[in-house]
Amino acid sequence: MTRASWEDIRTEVMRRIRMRQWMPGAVIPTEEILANEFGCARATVSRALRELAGSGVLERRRKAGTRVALHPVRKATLDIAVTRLEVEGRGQVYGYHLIKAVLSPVPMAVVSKLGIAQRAEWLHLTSLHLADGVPFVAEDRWLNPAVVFDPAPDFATISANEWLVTHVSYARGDIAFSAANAREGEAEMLGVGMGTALFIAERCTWGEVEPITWVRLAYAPGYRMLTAV
Amino acid sequence: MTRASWEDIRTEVMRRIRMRQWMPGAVIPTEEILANEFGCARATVSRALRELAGSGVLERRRKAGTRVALHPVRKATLDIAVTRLEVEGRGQVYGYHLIKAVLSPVPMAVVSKLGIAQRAEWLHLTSLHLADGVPFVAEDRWLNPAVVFDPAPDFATISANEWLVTHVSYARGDIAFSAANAREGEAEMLGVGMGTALFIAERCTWGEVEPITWVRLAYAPGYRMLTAV
DNA sequence: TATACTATTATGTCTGCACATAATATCAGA
DNA sequence: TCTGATATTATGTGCAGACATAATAGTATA
Repeated sequence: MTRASWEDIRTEVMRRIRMRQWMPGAVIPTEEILANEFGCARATVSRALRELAGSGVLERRRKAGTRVALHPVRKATLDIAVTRLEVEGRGQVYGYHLIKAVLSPVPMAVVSKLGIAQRAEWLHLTSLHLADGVPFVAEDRWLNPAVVFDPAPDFATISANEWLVTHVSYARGDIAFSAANAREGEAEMLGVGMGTALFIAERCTWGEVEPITWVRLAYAPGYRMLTAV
Repeated sequence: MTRASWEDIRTEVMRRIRMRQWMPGAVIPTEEILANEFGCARATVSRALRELAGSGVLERRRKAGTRVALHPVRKATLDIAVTRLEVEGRGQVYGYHLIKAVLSPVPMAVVSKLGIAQRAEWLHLTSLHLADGVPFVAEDRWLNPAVVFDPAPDFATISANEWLVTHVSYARGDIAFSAANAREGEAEMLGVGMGTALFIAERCTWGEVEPITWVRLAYAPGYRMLTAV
């Protein structure tokens, strides 16, 4: 190596932590000392340590210094993509069917999660995503009709998810993962027996001023969500 | 604001993307132009854009420039903590029971995942984590006996997970989340009916030279894993 | 026409310096 | 001994300049 890059330093710091040269909870040398040792600028060490702090390996505080995380809260990152890309990423052919699209009163469960008016009427979309022709995800979505204007999309040909990411700007959202026994509608759509354990993802999405959508995705049995790296 | 900080710039860039001033797929101005516009150094703009690229909002390539991600692969981060901290983080009292700890041949499913010898004998631990005295997670763990030396821990008093993070250095690991119908043992431990849908986390962990452990965590019904921020 | 070489360009990284900020340590005074 | 002001210190951030690198565009040659 010609000169130490911030990645070299990150690797070396990780090595020392793994080799238990720097034990969990211990304070490691200051940026200045490390910069001196590695023969580089402090900013370079800083970059390396910042990245490691970002992934939960180190904890940093001004004046107090940098220490090896005692309980490495591993920040697992998940790549949440559009369903089509998820299917295609597995080398399978993506398919999509819109089952139902009606305007109807939003159920209480969704009302409370998004904090909207009791008697609001939203677009209720039920659809099925296929991988190689086999049911992959059953989607149950409530969509704020106020956001779906401009040229009104045809949700029979493009999935709501896909249309939303390119046409509506969101400000924040959260995702929850859980498990549930297949309900009647889901079991039928996915072609599985009632009560089969399904992996569930629920997402709430808000725009700058108003809620956009709530969706429940029920994955076909056998689905596994993996951490990236 | 006195002068533009990289966080100011990150916010402003996000605003422009949300306001659709910069559309998905479009190339945004170069760092130099933006630095000029915001009246700061290029490094400052660079930092802001790098962070946004890291969270999947932007895509950057040398020479080609920076563009708004067409399919914002939202990188959801999950905080994977030790079970005790997860329970205590909810303000509940943590409890732990070791059910079984025996040395026995590793089953094929685990052998193939960790890539170890067919007839290896590992420590098989079955335990239950409680929250406020109620079953929270049923743990089924296979542990490489080679890593558990030094002062041999008493897994009846400290959970394997907790002992491992402070005593064994791991190099890499992966996690998979899924759903499964409760098996006989799990149903009994968690006090639920057979077939109840359970949220499952499976983790493989390797050290620098050898595999360390494989664990299957079956969460009690109602468990939801939430994305951080 | 196809291919190899040569700018050109935008991002990626490093340096050395400066000042800001937050947390801690120290010490004077009541 | 407690309290509050002050000094110290490690990280956080910013700047200007330099060179590295990857990808593209353009040019010259076979």
